[in-house]
Amino acid sequence: MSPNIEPIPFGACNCSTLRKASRHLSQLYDAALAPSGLKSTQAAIMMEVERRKDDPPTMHELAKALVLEQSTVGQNLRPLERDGLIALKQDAADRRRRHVTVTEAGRAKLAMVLPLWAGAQKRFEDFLGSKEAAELRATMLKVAYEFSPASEDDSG
Amino acid sequence: MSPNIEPIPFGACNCSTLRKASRHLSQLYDAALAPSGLKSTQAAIMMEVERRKDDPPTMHELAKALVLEQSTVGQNLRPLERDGLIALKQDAADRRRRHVTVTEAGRAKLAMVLPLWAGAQKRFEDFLGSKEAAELRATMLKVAYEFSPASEDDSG
DNA sequence: TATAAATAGAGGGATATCCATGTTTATGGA
DNA sequence: TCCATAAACATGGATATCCCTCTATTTATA
Repeated sequence: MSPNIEPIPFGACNCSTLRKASRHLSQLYDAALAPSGLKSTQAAIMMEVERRKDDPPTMHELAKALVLEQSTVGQNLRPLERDGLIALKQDAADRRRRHVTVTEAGRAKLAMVLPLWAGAQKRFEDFLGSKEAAELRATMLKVAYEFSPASEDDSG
Repeated sequence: MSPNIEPIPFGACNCSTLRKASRHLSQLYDAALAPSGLKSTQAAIMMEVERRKDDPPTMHELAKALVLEQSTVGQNLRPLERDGLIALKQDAADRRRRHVTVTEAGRAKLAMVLPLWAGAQKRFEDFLGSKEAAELRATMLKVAYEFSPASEDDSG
């Protein structure tokens, strides 16, 4: 007898559903950015770094901001550094830290990315509606930064 | 002169925001499923296959359902097949096609996954609210299956 | 029937992402 | 000062995911 898996509401899995949408949207944004040579994740990293250029973040800080593991940030920065789009500078006071900055070439690349990104962004909001998109982002940010079940469910 | 990237509403990027939430939620579901040895993506694949056991899907059909590229499905099935959780059977009529099924071992694994998944699902809905979660899934499905900008924006 | 076009998958190569572990550097206490 | 601890990052190994190209097979067409 195989365990008879009853009709399971797995179609209602919040995680799988979110991932499906994330994959699809990423494909479309990636396609839009393709002429620039950057992928959506790379653009997101560089935009975040550029935004903070007055106080260049460490890899750890970048990881927090991007909701990525520190090791993932390290991995993701590699091709960007290899291509000369970002630079890493050791902190003078704390030699463990490395601050990330966008290079001149990186800024030029971002200038190329911007209109492509804006186009994808517009097409998405034409589809979903600007108001709905804003609400969606608010929910996503809440999920990304505020959801941590451990705090309430570690008693047993 | 470096191009001076003006304050860009990139913080409002729908794609990046969705990915952040997707990463975070995936980490939490993965952590919940860890005792089973399956990751959330693997569970999603197996659940979809098991759900369709009366008419086992081909890899192409599976890709459509999961919003994945065909090549990705192939990659993702590999460890599951290696571990004996799913099986691939060539179609008798069309020898190009391969139908995917869950094995006995796979069903046993799913039985182990279910309560773990249900726990993660509950914790998320306790956080966001069941109603809000349902709305979110509806939006995600709409984005995943209905958004395709090419149809309206290929005139130039 | 012979062949062109389309379809299903496989394979290679790249980035994205995690976890677990190791290394270096700082920090705090005896 | 010396050592234990903690923090920041690097490394290795695995899966996830895409794109592009290739092969095998089927279907449509001349």
